[in-house]
Amino acid sequence: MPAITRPRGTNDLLPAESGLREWVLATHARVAGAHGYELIDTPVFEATEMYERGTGAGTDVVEKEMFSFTDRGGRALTLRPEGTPGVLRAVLSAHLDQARRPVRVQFAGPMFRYARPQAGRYHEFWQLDIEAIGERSPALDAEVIEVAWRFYEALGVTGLSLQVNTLGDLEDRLRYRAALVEYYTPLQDQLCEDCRRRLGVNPLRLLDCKRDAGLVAAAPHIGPSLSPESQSFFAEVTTLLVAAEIPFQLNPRLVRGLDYYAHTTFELWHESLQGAQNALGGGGRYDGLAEVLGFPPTPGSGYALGVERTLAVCREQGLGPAPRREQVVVLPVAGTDIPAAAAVARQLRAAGITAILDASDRRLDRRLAAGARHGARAAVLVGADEAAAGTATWKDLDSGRQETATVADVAGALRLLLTGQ
RNA sequence: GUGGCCAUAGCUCAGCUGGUUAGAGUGCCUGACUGUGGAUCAGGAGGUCGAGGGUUCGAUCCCCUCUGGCCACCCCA
Repeated sequence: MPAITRPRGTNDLLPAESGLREWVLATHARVAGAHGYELIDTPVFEATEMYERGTGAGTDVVEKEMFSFTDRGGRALTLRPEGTPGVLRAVLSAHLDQARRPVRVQFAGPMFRYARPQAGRYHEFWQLDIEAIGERSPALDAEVIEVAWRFYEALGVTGLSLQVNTLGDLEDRLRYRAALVEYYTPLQDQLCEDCRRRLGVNPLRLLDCKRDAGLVAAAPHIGPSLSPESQSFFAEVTTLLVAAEIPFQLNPRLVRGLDYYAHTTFELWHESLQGAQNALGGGGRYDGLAEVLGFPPTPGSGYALGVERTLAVCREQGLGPAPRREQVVVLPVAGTDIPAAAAVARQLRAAGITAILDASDRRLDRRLAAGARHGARAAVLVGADEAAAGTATWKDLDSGRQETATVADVAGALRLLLTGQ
């Protein structure tokens, strides 16, 4: 009978890796928390319609990448491909924005997209997300970008490139769209097949095309299409970034793949991520999204960062939590010493020490070696002598020093050794 | 969704134009060593050669299908 296999495009988080991810998640929660972003959690599946209307029916995500299903009651549901619409729905339906503006929330969780898996691209992947909802201000956009920047700074990641652009408001975008159509229409027969199709559907996407790079280079920029208000809004954002000493590149070709972005958009690129998967994350302002979802018009700004890609960069740069060897292995000398050794382990745990009881019937020297190899900082031996005297023998596996004392004294000595207090 | 490369012990890999019993290093287990580790020596376990089918006297090797990974598109996290 063939063994069950892991579904395509998914990953198991094994113990060897879980510490690194925990560290990344905790660092993000701390940095975002320091900026006032509070934890929120929303369902992993939502109404399919929310993404069709919010994310946009014409986007690749909605068109061909969603894990959609109907439940037994006939409801059309989708495993969330992105977090923003769900969070906005949760915040607005709970009227959080009535009590306080902006509402600052953060979360981490799995997302699902059915795209062909590749390194850094999976069917199930995790995102770190913050959203600032209820206020339309360039300062908030700059803040969102800064949180992402400070997060990677806190991890110690280097080699980041921050790409920033503005898409203006809805009217600006319509003007820009018209300008692009005007530019591209006479060149239609020079375009690649995809771009010719997209010209009618979503002309902004043509700016993404790598095949038609030559034509893209000469395409009109959005600048002239922006209203004076949009221009000054964006100027304010960049001024604040400069003041915060966050280096960025203005990238007029930066077009995000989701429909709802307006005004500020940004992506974080990393040089070491291979090929097309070079974006660690991105985000921007989504002032029109609430209305599309059927809520009162409410501005918002936020980002999503890829956890797996962040982990890849951390691995490559040798970043991670400070190695901690805070466990102790408790070794009964003989099988008959197991109850006494278990009691000692129990007392150590009560004193706050991580104690692993090795009750296997291997030879003592093998067990001692195995304990050291697997990261124990100290070993505690309990044999007939110790059991009779109510003591234990503890050994510092780095220095080799060892002594026998009462279990309470051993616990104290180990705590000092492990935590320095 | 399109095209290409790949899949052999827990891990990293070798395996000749298709030939008998599929190897190495490392890890794991045991002994040398009745209560003291990272070394050494000796031994042992561990493989449906990703799965299924085909060609052949004979397939890890050739062909087909499937599954999974990777790469390039596409797109993004």
